[in-house]
Amino acid sequence: MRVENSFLPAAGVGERTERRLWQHGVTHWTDFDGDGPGIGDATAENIYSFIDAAERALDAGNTSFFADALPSGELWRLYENVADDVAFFDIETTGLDQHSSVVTTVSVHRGGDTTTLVRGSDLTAERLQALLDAPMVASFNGKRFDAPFLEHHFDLSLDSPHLDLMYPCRRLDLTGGLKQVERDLGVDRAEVDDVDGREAVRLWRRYAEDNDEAALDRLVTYNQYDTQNLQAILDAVAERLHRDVFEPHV
DNA sequence: TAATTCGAGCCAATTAGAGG
DNA sequence: CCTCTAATTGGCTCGAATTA
Repeated sequence: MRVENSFLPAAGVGERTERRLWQHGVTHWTDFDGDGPGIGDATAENIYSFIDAAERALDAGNTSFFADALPSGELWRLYENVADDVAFFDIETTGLDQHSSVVTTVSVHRGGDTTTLVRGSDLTAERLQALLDAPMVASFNGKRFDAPFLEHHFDLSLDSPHLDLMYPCRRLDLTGGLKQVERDLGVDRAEVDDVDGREAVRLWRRYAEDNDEAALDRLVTYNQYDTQNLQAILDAVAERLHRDVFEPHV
């Protein structure tokens, strides 16, 4: 589904009312004609003014409008609208605590290309800002880990709508961390499947302390797989949520 | 028009769960 | 290890829609 199927942001419309609209054939903004089950004059006006503002925001590419208007758990509805320019990102660090650890690599998978910035060479606030200034960014647990970590260490303003895949996954009973979710969804990770977060810390140390270029290559490859798999996960999750939330009612 | 039902929206407290 | 976002639950209020 796309954001144009959503009526939830209109005042007076909650999940129940939206579902009833869908069941009565009003599945898209253009289908709304001013009435419906449980829709009186006041709510109809609210829906019209939402649609008006939403259409302008969509034309202008103002994705923040929808991030603010939708309940945070429903931001996935915006994915199809911007799928070809979502910035999937993942960072590697020397540890979990942002005060005692530093960022080692950052990978961003966007528009089919994967870019990795490496500490000590091209990892700068400017490069990060350019890569992450997207209609939407996506991560796994990045709202609590990656984004605050980056903002603590770099002079950045990350204000693109941020879809943290951990929460939609949990909603679908997909838990146990990124690797487990990949296994459950059948997302392939043939290479570097013996690397995990802790191993990433060791790989960086071998590169930084012993000049082990092969260790860095391995770390970068691992980091890139993570971001590419985020896209595979979001594709699967968006499809499942579409089937659960939208399909049964149209 | 009056009475009644419905549901949105808010608040507070609680908890699960993930990252390197 | 450490930390904190967001989902959840339950209660409550009030505006709005429906019914008589």
